[in-house]
Amino acid sequence: MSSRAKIKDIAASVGVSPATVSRALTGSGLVAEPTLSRIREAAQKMHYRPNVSARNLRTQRSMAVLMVVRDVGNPFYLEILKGVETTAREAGYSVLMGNTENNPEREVEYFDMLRDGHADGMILMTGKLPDRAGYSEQVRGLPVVVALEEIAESGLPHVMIDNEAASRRAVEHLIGLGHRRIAHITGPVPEIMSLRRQDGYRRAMAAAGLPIPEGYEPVGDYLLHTGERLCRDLFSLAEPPTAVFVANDEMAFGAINELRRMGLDVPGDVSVVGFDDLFLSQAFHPPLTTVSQPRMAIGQQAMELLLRVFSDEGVAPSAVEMPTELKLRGSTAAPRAQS
Amino acid sequence: MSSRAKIKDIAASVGVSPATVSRALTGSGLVAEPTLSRIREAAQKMHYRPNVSARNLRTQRSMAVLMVVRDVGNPFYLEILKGVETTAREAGYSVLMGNTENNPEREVEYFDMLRDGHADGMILMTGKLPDRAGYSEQVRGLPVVVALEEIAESGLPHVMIDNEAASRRAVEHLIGLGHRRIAHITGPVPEIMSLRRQDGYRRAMAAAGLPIPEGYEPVGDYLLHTGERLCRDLFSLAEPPTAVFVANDEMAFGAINELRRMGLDVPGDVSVVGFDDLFLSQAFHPPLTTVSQPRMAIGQQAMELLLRVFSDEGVAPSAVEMPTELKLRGSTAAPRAQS
DNA sequence: CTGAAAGCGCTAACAT
DNA sequence: ATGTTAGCGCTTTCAG
Repeated sequence: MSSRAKIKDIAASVGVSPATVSRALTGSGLVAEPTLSRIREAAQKMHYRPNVSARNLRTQRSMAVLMVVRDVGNPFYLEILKGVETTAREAGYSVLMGNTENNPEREVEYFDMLRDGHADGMILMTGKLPDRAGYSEQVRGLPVVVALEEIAESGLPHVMIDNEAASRRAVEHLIGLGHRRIAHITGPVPEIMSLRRQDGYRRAMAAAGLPIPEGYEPVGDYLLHTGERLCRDLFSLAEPPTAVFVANDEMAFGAINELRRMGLDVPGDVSVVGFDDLFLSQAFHPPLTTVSQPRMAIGQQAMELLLRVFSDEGVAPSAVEMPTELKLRGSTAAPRAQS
Repeated sequence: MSSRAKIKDIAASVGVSPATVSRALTGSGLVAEPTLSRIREAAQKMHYRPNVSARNLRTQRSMAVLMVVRDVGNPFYLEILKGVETTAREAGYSVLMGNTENNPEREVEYFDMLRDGHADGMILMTGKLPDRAGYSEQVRGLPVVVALEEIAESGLPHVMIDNEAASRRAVEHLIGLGHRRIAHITGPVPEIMSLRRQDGYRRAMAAAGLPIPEGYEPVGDYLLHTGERLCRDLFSLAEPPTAVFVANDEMAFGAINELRRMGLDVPGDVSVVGFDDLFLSQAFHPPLTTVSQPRMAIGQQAMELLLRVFSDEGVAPSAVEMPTELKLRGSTAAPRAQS
C-alpha cells in the first residue's frame, strides 16, 4: 500500500520532534548537521512527501498559478503555456489551465479560484473581465497579470505585442511589393486586438495614399471556415484585391484554400499575409508569410511579471512589450500585372 | 480588500454553529428550511468561498485529476484534454496538466503528486512508467488510467484504439487503389504504438502478397522534419514507392512538402496516408487522407474510467477500445502508370 | 539548535 | 435538526 508517511512518523523514526523534521525538510537552515542528514535519509527511505493541503492550509498559499484562456483547444496557446510553465516550475509553482470557452460564468469561476486558495495568482488571456457588477473594482489589487490581450481600464499589469505596428509592417510589405488593392480580413470586433490590427492596416494604407474600397474589410472570428467564406466574398467583388492581410493564420489558411479552389494561385495571383506564425505555417503550402509573435517568451514574461507581483519588494512594471517579426515566406509576391 | 469570509463568520452572522453552516453549504440535506436559506444568503452576501486547502485536508481528497502527456506543446493532446475536462467538470473535478517532456524524472514527479494529495487520480498518456526500481509494482492499485498508449504488463486500465487494424485498413486502401510499392515511415521504435502501426502495414502487405523492399520502413519520430528527411531518403532509392503510409500526420505533412520540393505531385505521382487527423489535416493541401481517432471521446472515456476507479462500487473495465475511421481525402489516388 | 503547543479552515463523529 | 468537539498534517511562534 502507498506508504503515506507523515512528518510525525519521520520524527518518531529519527527520534526528534515533528517541528525539527519540518525545519530540516523545508531547508530553513536551522537544523544541525548530524540530525539534518538523518532526517533526510529517513524521509527518503520512507518515500515521504509533504501533504500539500496541510502545508497550503498552514502557509496560506498554494504555490500554483492559474493560466486562463478562451479555448484550451487552440494550439496558439500551447507555446505560451510552455513559457509560463518553465518559469513557474523554476520558481516552484505549478500551473493550472483554465478554459473559459468565452463563457462569462466560467470567467468569474476562475476569479473565485483565486479567493478559495486554489491558486495564488492568475495569468489572464481572455481579453476581458467578468461583467458582473463591481468586478472591475474588486479586481484591482488582485495578483493578476494580463497577457496577449488588453483589458481597457483594468489597471492590471500586462505583457503585450504592438499589434498595430506589426500589422502596419505586414501591410507595408505588401505595398512594397507593388500591391495597391489590399484587403483585410479582421478578427472579431470590437475586441481590442482586432481593432489594433485593423488600425495598422488602415494606417499603412492611408500612409501610402491607398483607398480602402467598400467590402475590403470583412469581419472575421479567427476560424478557418470563416477565412474561406470571407475570401469567397472578397473575390466576388467587382474589383477584387490582389493581396489580403488576414488577422490570423488560421483564417489565412482558409483563405488560401479557397483561393486555390477558385483556381487562383498564391502568391502568383494573390498574395496573403497572416498573423501568429502557427506551428504549421511554415509547413503549409505555400509557406505562409506572417507576423511571428514570441509566444514562449510572452509566457515567460507574464509569469515573471506575476512573480514580481507576488514578491512585495520593489515595483512591478505595469506593462511589458514584446517584439514581433514579419516572416517573409512563400505566400507573398509582386502582383501579376497592372490593374 | 478581498473579503476572505470564513465559515465561522457566516455562523456568527446567522447565529448558528459552524457545523450547521458547513452542512448547509455542502448540501448534505440535513439543515432545516428557515436556517438553510438564511445561511445561503449570508454566504452569498459575504462572497464566501470554502477554502480548498482546509477542505481537502479534512476530506483527504483534492477533487483534482492529473492528465500527464509527453509534450503539452503537441496540439494532438488538446482535444483529448477537452474530453477529459468536460467529463471531469461534470463530476466536480478539476484537471491539472502534467508535462513530462519525455523526462523520466518528471514522470516520477507526477506520480508523487498523487501521493502528496495534489490529485486524486491520473490519466497517463506517456506510454511508459518511470523505470525506477520497483515502480511498476507500486503502481498497481494506484488510481491511474492509461490513455492512447499502452503500457505492457502494467495491469493498468486503459482506453485505446486498435492501431494495428486501423493501419491495416489504411494500407489496404492504398493497395485497393492499385499501389504495389508502398513504403511506411514508422513512429519511434520500440514504442508499442509504433510497432502496432508497423504491424498493420506489414500484415496488409503480406496479405496482398506484396514485398517490403529494403529501405521501405524508415524509422521516424513523429516530427515534421523527420518526415521530410525520410521521404527524401525513400525517393532516392533505386525503386522508390508510389505510395507512403506515414505513422502520423505531422510527418506526413513533412513528406508531402518534400515531395513537392522534388517536383512530385501528390496524389498524382505519389499517394500519402497519415494517422491522427490533426486539426489542419483537412485544411492542408492536398487534404490529407488519414486515420481519424475520436480524440475527444477518448478523453471522456478515460475520465469516466477514472471516475469508475474512484467509486469503490462495481468493477471498472480493464480496457476500453474506441473506433477509428479512415478519412478518404485528397492525398491518395491510383498510381500513375504501371511500374 | 531543538521541543512544546497552537492553529490554519474545514468536516464528521458523537451527542442532544 | 443543530451544537460540541476533535483533528486532518503541517509550520511557526514562543520557550528553553
